[in-house]
Amino acid sequence: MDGRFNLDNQLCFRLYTASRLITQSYHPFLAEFGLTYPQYLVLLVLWEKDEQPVNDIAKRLMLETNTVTPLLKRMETEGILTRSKGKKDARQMIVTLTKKGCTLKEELLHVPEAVGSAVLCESLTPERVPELFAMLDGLIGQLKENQSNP
Amino acid sequence: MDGRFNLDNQLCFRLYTASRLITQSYHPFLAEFGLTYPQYLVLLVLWEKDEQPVNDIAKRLMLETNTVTPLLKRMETEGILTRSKGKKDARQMIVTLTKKGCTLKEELLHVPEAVGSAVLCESLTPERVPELFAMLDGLIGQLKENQSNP
DNA sequence: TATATTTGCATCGTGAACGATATAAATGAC
DNA sequence: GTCATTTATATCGTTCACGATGCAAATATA
Repeated sequence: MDGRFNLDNQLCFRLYTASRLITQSYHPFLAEFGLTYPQYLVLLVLWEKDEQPVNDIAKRLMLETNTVTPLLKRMETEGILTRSKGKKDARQMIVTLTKKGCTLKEELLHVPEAVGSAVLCESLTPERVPELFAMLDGLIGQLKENQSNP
Repeated sequence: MDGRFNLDNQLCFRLYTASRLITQSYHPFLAEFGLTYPQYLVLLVLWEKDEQPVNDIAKRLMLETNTVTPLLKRMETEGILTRSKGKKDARQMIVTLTKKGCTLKEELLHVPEAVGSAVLCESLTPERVPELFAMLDGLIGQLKENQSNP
Protein backbone atom coordinates (compact mmCIF):
# COMPACT_ATOMS: atom_id res chain seq x y z
CA MET A 1 0.00 0.00 0.00
CA ASP A 2 2.31 2.78 -1.09
CA GLY A 3 -0.54 5.26 -1.50
CA ARG A 4 0.53 6.47 -4.90
CA PHE A 5 -3.06 6.00 -6.05
CA ASN A 6 -4.55 7.74 -3.02
CA LEU A 7 -6.79 10.54 -4.16
CA ASP A 8 -5.43 12.72 -1.38
CA ASN A 9 -1.93 12.56 -2.88
CA GLN A 10 -3.02 13.70 -6.30
CA LEU A 11 -2.22 17.21 -7.49
CA CYS A 12 -4.43 16.83 -10.53
CA PHE A 13 -7.51 15.95 -8.52
CA ARG A 14 -6.99 19.02 -6.33
CA LEU A 15 -6.67 21.27 -9.37
CA TYR A 16 -9.66 19.66 -11.02
CA THR A 17 -11.79 20.14 -7.90
CA ALA A 18 -10.54 23.63 -7.13
CA SER A 19 -11.24 24.67 -10.70
CA ARG A 20 -14.76 23.25 -10.66
CA LEU A 21 -15.66 24.76 -7.32
CA ILE A 22 -14.33 28.22 -8.01
CA THR A 23 -16.03 28.22 -11.41
CA GLN A 24 -19.25 27.28 -9.64
CA SER A 25 -18.81 30.23 -7.32
CA TYR A 26 -18.93 32.54 -10.36
CA HIS A 27 -22.22 31.03 -11.44
CA PRO A 28 -24.71 33.16 -9.48
CA PHE A 29 -23.01 36.38 -10.60
CA LEU A 30 -22.80 35.37 -14.25
CA ALA A 31 -26.14 33.58 -14.59
CA GLU A 32 -27.83 36.86 -13.74
CA PHE A 33 -26.62 38.08 -17.15
CA GLY A 34 -27.03 34.76 -18.94
CA LEU A 35 -23.29 34.16 -19.08
CA THR A 36 -21.21 31.06 -18.48
CA TYR A 37 -17.70 31.15 -17.06
CA PRO A 38 -15.95 30.41 -20.38
CA GLN A 39 -18.04 33.17 -21.95
CA TYR A 40 -16.89 35.49 -19.17
CA LEU A 41 -13.30 34.58 -20.04
CA VAL A 42 -13.92 35.56 -23.64
CA LEU A 43 -15.25 38.89 -22.41
CA LEU A 44 -12.13 39.44 -20.30
CA VAL A 45 -10.03 38.93 -23.42
CA LEU A 46 -12.12 41.28 -25.53
CA TRP A 47 -12.40 43.97 -22.86
CA GLU A 48 -8.62 43.95 -22.82
CA LYS A 49 -8.48 44.38 -26.59
CA ASP A 50 -11.47 44.47 -28.90
CA GLU A 51 -11.61 43.22 -32.50
CA GLN A 52 -9.48 40.13 -32.29
CA PRO A 53 -9.39 37.13 -34.62
CA VAL A 54 -10.60 33.81 -33.24
CA ASN A 55 -7.09 32.48 -33.11
CA ASP A 56 -5.80 35.25 -30.83
CA ILE A 57 -8.66 34.70 -28.42
CA ALA A 58 -8.07 30.96 -28.41
CA LYS A 59 -4.33 31.41 -27.84
CA ARG A 60 -4.90 33.82 -24.96
CA LEU A 61 -7.21 31.30 -23.28
CA MET A 62 -4.98 28.36 -24.24
CA LEU A 63 -7.94 26.68 -25.92
CA GLU A 64 -8.39 25.23 -29.39
CA THR A 65 -10.48 27.01 -31.99
CA ASN A 66 -12.88 24.06 -32.08
CA THR A 67 -13.79 24.96 -28.51
CA VAL A 68 -13.87 28.71 -29.02
CA THR A 69 -15.81 28.86 -32.28
CA PRO A 70 -19.08 27.42 -30.92
CA LEU A 71 -18.66 29.53 -27.78
CA LEU A 72 -18.39 32.68 -29.89
CA LYS A 73 -21.35 31.66 -32.01
CA ARG A 74 -23.52 31.32 -28.92
CA MET A 75 -22.35 34.72 -27.72
CA GLU A 76 -23.13 36.17 -31.14
CA THR A 77 -26.66 34.76 -30.89
CA GLU A 78 -26.97 36.45 -27.50
CA GLY A 79 -26.01 39.75 -29.11
CA ILE A 80 -22.84 40.12 -27.06
CA LEU A 81 -20.48 40.22 -30.04
CA THR A 82 -20.30 40.06 -33.82
CA ARG A 83 -18.09 37.91 -36.05
CA SER A 84 -17.02 39.17 -39.46
CA LYS A 85 -14.52 38.09 -42.10
CA GLY A 86 -11.13 39.79 -41.86
CA LYS A 87 -10.36 42.29 -44.63
CA LYS A 88 -6.63 41.69 -44.84
CA ASP A 89 -6.93 37.93 -44.42
CA ALA A 90 -10.22 36.38 -45.51
CA ARG A 91 -9.56 33.25 -43.46
CA GLN A 92 -9.77 35.16 -40.21
CA MET A 93 -12.99 35.84 -38.32
CA ILE A 94 -12.71 39.10 -36.43
CA VAL A 95 -14.66 39.19 -33.20
CA THR A 96 -16.04 42.55 -32.09
CA LEU A 97 -18.00 43.44 -28.97
CA THR A 98 -21.45 44.92 -29.39
CA LYS A 99 -22.71 47.71 -27.20
CA LYS A 100 -24.27 45.03 -25.00
CA GLY A 101 -20.89 43.29 -24.71
CA CYS A 102 -19.22 46.55 -23.68
CA THR A 103 -21.93 47.41 -21.17
CA LEU A 104 -21.49 44.07 -19.41
CA LYS A 105 -18.08 45.28 -18.25
CA GLU A 106 -19.71 47.95 -16.10
CA GLU A 107 -22.32 45.53 -14.80
CA LEU A 108 -19.79 42.91 -13.77
CA LEU A 109 -17.32 45.30 -12.11
CA HIS A 110 -17.88 43.91 -8.63
CA VAL A 111 -17.54 40.24 -9.62
CA PRO A 112 -13.76 39.68 -9.40
CA GLU A 113 -13.62 41.09 -5.89
CA ALA A 114 -16.73 39.25 -4.71
CA VAL A 115 -15.41 35.88 -5.85
CA GLY A 116 -11.83 36.69 -4.87
CA SER A 117 -12.67 37.44 -1.28
CA ALA A 118 -14.82 34.32 -1.01
CA VAL A 119 -11.85 31.98 -1.50
CA LEU A 120 -9.53 33.45 1.11
CA CYS A 121 -8.97 31.51 4.31
CA GLU A 122 -6.23 30.77 6.81
CA SER A 123 -4.34 28.49 4.42
CA LEU A 124 -4.71 30.98 1.60
CA THR A 125 -4.13 34.50 2.87
CA PRO A 126 -3.81 37.49 0.52
CA GLU A 127 -0.06 37.52 1.14
CA ARG A 128 0.26 33.94 -0.08
CA VAL A 129 -1.73 34.40 -3.27
CA PRO A 130 1.37 35.53 -5.22
CA GLU A 131 3.11 32.28 -4.21
CA LEU A 132 0.14 30.31 -5.46
CA PHE A 133 0.16 32.29 -8.72
CA ALA A 134 3.88 31.59 -9.18
CA MET A 135 3.50 27.86 -8.61
CA LEU A 136 0.52 27.59 -10.95
CA ASP A 137 2.29 29.67 -13.59
CA GLY A 138 5.31 27.40 -13.29
CA LEU A 139 3.13 24.35 -13.66
CA ILE A 140 1.25 25.79 -16.63
CA GLY A 141 4.49 26.83 -18.32
CA GLN A 142 6.02 23.44 -17.76
CA LEU A 143 3.02 21.61 -19.18
CA LYS A 144 2.87 23.91 -22.22
CA GLU A 145 6.55 23.26 -22.82
CA ASN A 146 6.06 19.49 -22.53
CA GLN A 147 3.33 19.47 -25.14
CA SER A 148 5.47 21.52 -27.54
CA ASN A 149 8.39 19.06 -27.20
CA PRO A 150 6.75 15.67 -27.78
CA MET B 1 -7.42 50.73 -15.89
CA ASP B 2 -7.29 49.03 -12.52
CA GLY B 3 -6.61 45.64 -14.05
CA ARG B 4 -9.16 43.79 -11.98
CA PHE B 5 -10.39 42.19 -15.19
CA ASN B 6 -6.92 41.31 -16.41
CA LEU B 7 -6.74 37.61 -17.14
CA ASP B 8 -3.28 37.51 -15.58
CA ASN B 9 -4.71 38.57 -12.22
CA GLN B 10 -7.32 35.82 -12.12
CA LEU B 11 -6.86 32.85 -9.82
CA CYS B 12 -9.78 31.05 -11.40
CA PHE B 13 -8.34 31.21 -14.90
CA ARG B 14 -5.04 29.79 -13.64
CA LEU B 15 -6.80 26.90 -11.91
CA TYR B 16 -8.98 26.29 -14.95
CA THR B 17 -5.96 26.21 -17.24
CA ALA B 18 -3.76 24.19 -14.90
CA SER B 19 -6.53 21.65 -14.46
CA ARG B 20 -7.09 21.32 -18.20
CA LEU B 21 -3.42 21.00 -19.04
CA ILE B 22 -2.55 18.48 -16.36
CA THR B 23 -5.62 16.43 -17.27
CA GLN B 24 -4.42 16.49 -20.86
CA SER B 25 -1.06 15.18 -19.74
CA TYR B 26 -2.80 12.07 -18.39
CA HIS B 27 -4.43 11.47 -21.74
CA PRO B 28 -1.73 9.42 -23.52
CA PHE B 29 -1.38 7.10 -20.53
CA LEU B 30 -5.12 6.58 -20.06
CA ALA B 31 -6.19 6.48 -23.71
CA GLU B 32 -4.02 3.41 -24.11
CA PHE B 33 -6.57 1.62 -21.93
CA GLY B 34 -9.61 3.46 -23.26
CA LEU B 35 -10.00 5.50 -20.09
CA THR B 36 -10.79 9.17 -19.54
CA TYR B 37 -9.46 11.16 -16.60
CA PRO B 38 -12.79 11.22 -14.69
CA GLN B 39 -13.03 7.47 -15.22
CA TYR B 40 -9.53 7.14 -13.79
CA LEU B 41 -10.70 9.09 -10.74
CA VAL B 42 -13.55 6.61 -10.25
CA LEU B 43 -11.01 3.80 -10.40
CA LEU B 44 -8.87 5.51 -7.75
CA VAL B 45 -11.90 5.62 -5.47
CA LEU B 46 -12.81 1.99 -6.06
CA TRP B 47 -9.25 0.71 -5.76
CA GLU B 48 -9.21 2.36 -2.36
CA LYS B 49 -12.45 0.59 -1.38
CA ASP B 50 -14.49 -1.64 -3.62
CA GLU B 51 -18.29 -2.09 -3.58
CA GLN B 52 -19.42 1.44 -2.89
CA PRO B 53 -22.82 3.02 -3.56
CA VAL B 54 -22.97 5.75 -6.20
CA ASN B 55 -23.43 8.40 -3.56
CA ASP B 56 -20.19 7.57 -1.73
CA ILE B 57 -18.24 7.73 -4.97
CA ALA B 58 -19.84 11.04 -5.88
CA LYS B 59 -19.11 12.50 -2.44
CA ARG B 60 -15.49 11.39 -2.54
CA LEU B 61 -15.07 13.10 -5.92
CA MET B 62 -17.18 16.08 -4.86
CA LEU B 63 -19.41 15.55 -7.89
CA GLU B 64 -23.18 15.22 -8.22
CA THR B 65 -24.75 11.86 -8.97
CA ASN B 66 -26.09 13.22 -12.27
CA THR B 67 -22.47 13.46 -13.38
CA VAL B 68 -21.32 10.18 -11.89
CA THR B 69 -24.21 7.95 -13.00
CA PRO B 70 -23.59 8.26 -16.75
CA LEU B 71 -19.85 7.93 -16.11
CA LEU B 72 -20.40 4.66 -14.26
CA LYS B 73 -22.75 3.40 -16.96
CA ARG B 74 -20.10 3.95 -19.61
CA MET B 75 -17.57 2.13 -17.46
CA GLU B 76 -20.04 -0.70 -16.98
CA THR B 77 -20.42 -0.96 -20.76
CA GLU B 78 -16.63 -1.19 -21.00
CA GLY B 79 -16.68 -4.10 -18.56
CA ILE B 80 -14.66 -2.24 -15.92
CA LEU B 81 -17.32 -2.46 -13.21
CA THR B 82 -20.82 -3.72 -12.44
CA ARG B 83 -23.77 -1.90 -10.87
CA SER B 84 -26.30 -3.80 -8.81
CA LYS B 85 -29.15 -2.87 -6.50
CA GLY B 86 -28.23 -2.74 -2.82
CA LYS B 87 -29.67 -5.52 -0.69
CA LYS B 88 -30.14 -3.55 2.51
CA ASP B 89 -31.37 -0.45 0.68
CA ALA B 90 -32.98 -1.03 -2.69
CA ARG B 91 -32.48 2.61 -3.67
CA GLN B 92 -28.74 2.27 -3.69
CA MET B 93 -26.71 1.07 -6.64
CA ILE B 94 -23.60 -0.72 -5.46
CA VAL B 95 -20.64 -0.38 -7.77
CA THR B 96 -18.20 -3.26 -7.91
CA LEU B 97 -14.99 -3.63 -9.91
CA THR B 98 -14.73 -6.48 -12.38
CA LYS B 99 -11.54 -8.44 -12.84
CA LYS B 100 -10.70 -6.06 -15.67
CA GLY B 101 -11.19 -3.09 -13.36
CA CYS B 102 -8.86 -4.63 -10.77
CA THR B 103 -6.22 -5.53 -13.33
CA LEU B 104 -6.05 -1.94 -14.55
CA LYS B 105 -4.49 -1.01 -11.22
CA GLU B 106 -1.40 -3.07 -12.04
CA GLU B 107 -1.26 -1.72 -15.58
CA LEU B 108 -1.45 1.93 -14.48
CA LEU B 109 1.06 1.68 -11.64
CA HIS B 110 3.61 3.91 -13.34
CA VAL B 111 1.15 6.68 -14.27
CA PRO B 112 1.12 8.84 -11.12
CA GLU B 113 4.90 9.11 -11.09
CA ALA B 114 5.15 9.72 -14.83
CA VAL B 115 2.68 12.60 -14.74
CA GLY B 116 3.91 13.87 -11.38
CA SER B 117 7.49 14.28 -12.51
CA ALA B 118 6.37 16.00 -15.72
CA VAL B 119 4.93 18.99 -13.86
CA LEU B 120 7.91 19.83 -11.68
CA CYS B 121 9.95 22.89 -12.54
CA GLU B 122 11.89 25.63 -10.83
CA SER B 123 8.76 27.38 -9.55
CA LEU B 124 7.29 24.10 -8.40
CA THR B 125 9.94 21.96 -6.75
CA PRO B 126 9.11 18.75 -4.85
CA GLU B 127 9.66 20.60 -1.55
CA ARG B 128 7.04 23.17 -2.45
CA VAL B 129 4.35 20.71 -3.47
CA PRO B 130 3.07 20.37 0.12
CA GLU B 131 2.60 24.16 0.25
CA LEU B 132 0.61 24.01 -2.97
CA PHE B 133 -1.47 21.14 -1.57
CA ALA B 134 -2.19 23.12 1.59
CA MET B 135 -3.29 26.21 -0.32
CA LEU B 136 -5.51 24.24 -2.67
CA ASP B 137 -7.01 22.28 0.23
CA GLY B 138 -7.72 25.54 2.01
CA LEU B 139 -9.36 26.95 -1.07
CA ILE B 140 -11.43 23.82 -1.66
CA GLY B 141 -12.50 23.70 1.97
CA GLN B 142 -13.46 27.34 1.91
CA LEU B 143 -15.54 26.97 -1.24
CA LYS B 144 -17.28 23.86 0.08
CA GLU B 145 -18.10 25.75 3.26
CA ASN B 146 -19.48 28.70 1.31
CA GLN B 147 -21.83 26.55 -0.70
CA SER B 148 -23.14 24.88 2.47
CA ASN B 149 -23.86 28.26 4.10
CA PRO B 150 -25.86 30.09 1.45
C1' DT C 1 2.75 30.85 -62.56
C1' DA C 2 1.60 26.12 -61.24
C1' DT C 3 1.72 23.23 -57.25
C1' DA C 4 2.60 22.02 -52.52
C1' DT C 5 2.28 23.32 -47.84
C1' DT C 6 0.69 25.91 -44.13
C1' DT C 7 -2.68 28.51 -41.67
C1' DG C 8 -7.35 29.90 -39.80
C1' DC C 9 -11.53 28.41 -38.91
C1' DA C 10 -15.32 25.19 -38.86
C1' DT C 11 -17.80 20.60 -38.40
C1' DC C 12 -18.55 16.22 -36.12
C1' DG C 13 -18.71 12.90 -32.42
C1' DT C 14 -17.97 11.69 -27.60
C1' DG C 15 -17.68 12.46 -22.83
C1' DA C 16 -18.01 15.13 -19.10
C1' DA C 17 -20.34 18.93 -15.72
C1' DC C 18 -24.34 20.68 -13.97
C1' DG C 19 -29.04 22.87 -13.18
C1' DA C 20 -33.65 21.27 -13.12
C1' DT C 21 -36.69 17.70 -12.63
C1' DA C 22 -38.55 12.89 -11.95
C1' DT C 23 -39.19 8.36 -9.58
C1' DA C 24 -39.07 4.93 -6.29
C1' DA C 25 -37.64 3.30 -1.81
C1' DA C 26 -36.97 4.37 2.96
C1' DT C 27 -38.06 7.00 6.98
C1' DG C 28 -40.76 9.89 10.03
C1' DA C 29 -45.10 11.90 11.93
C1' DC C 30 -49.52 11.13 13.32
C1' DG D 1 -51.07 1.74 9.18
C1' DT D 2 -51.54 6.13 6.37
C1' DC D 3 -49.55 10.01 4.56
C1' DA D 4 -45.77 13.40 4.19
C1' DT D 5 -40.95 13.95 3.82
C1' DT D 6 -36.46 12.65 2.86
C1' DT D 7 -33.00 10.06 0.40
C1' DA D 8 -30.66 7.60 -3.58
C1' DT D 9 -30.43 7.50 -8.10
C1' DA D 10 -31.72 8.57 -12.78
C1' DT D 11 -33.28 11.47 -16.89
C1' DC D 12 -33.09 15.61 -19.70
C1' DG D 13 -31.21 19.71 -21.86
C1' DT D 14 -27.39 22.85 -22.52
C1' DT D 15 -22.64 24.05 -22.67
C1' DC D 16 -18.16 23.14 -22.70
C1' DA D 17 -13.44 20.42 -23.97
C1' DC D 18 -11.15 18.08 -27.27
C1' DG D 19 -9.51 14.56 -30.79
C1' DA D 20 -10.17 13.92 -35.61
C1' DT D 21 -11.15 15.72 -39.85
C1' DG D 22 -12.50 19.03 -43.65
C1' DC D 23 -12.01 23.20 -46.41
C1' DA D 24 -10.68 27.45 -48.26
C1' DA D 25 -7.43 31.28 -48.21
C1' DA D 26 -2.70 32.48 -47.90
C1' DT D 27 2.08 31.49 -48.45
C1' DA D 28 6.12 28.98 -49.92
C1' DT D 29 8.47 26.34 -53.39
C1' DA D 30 9.61 24.71 -57.72
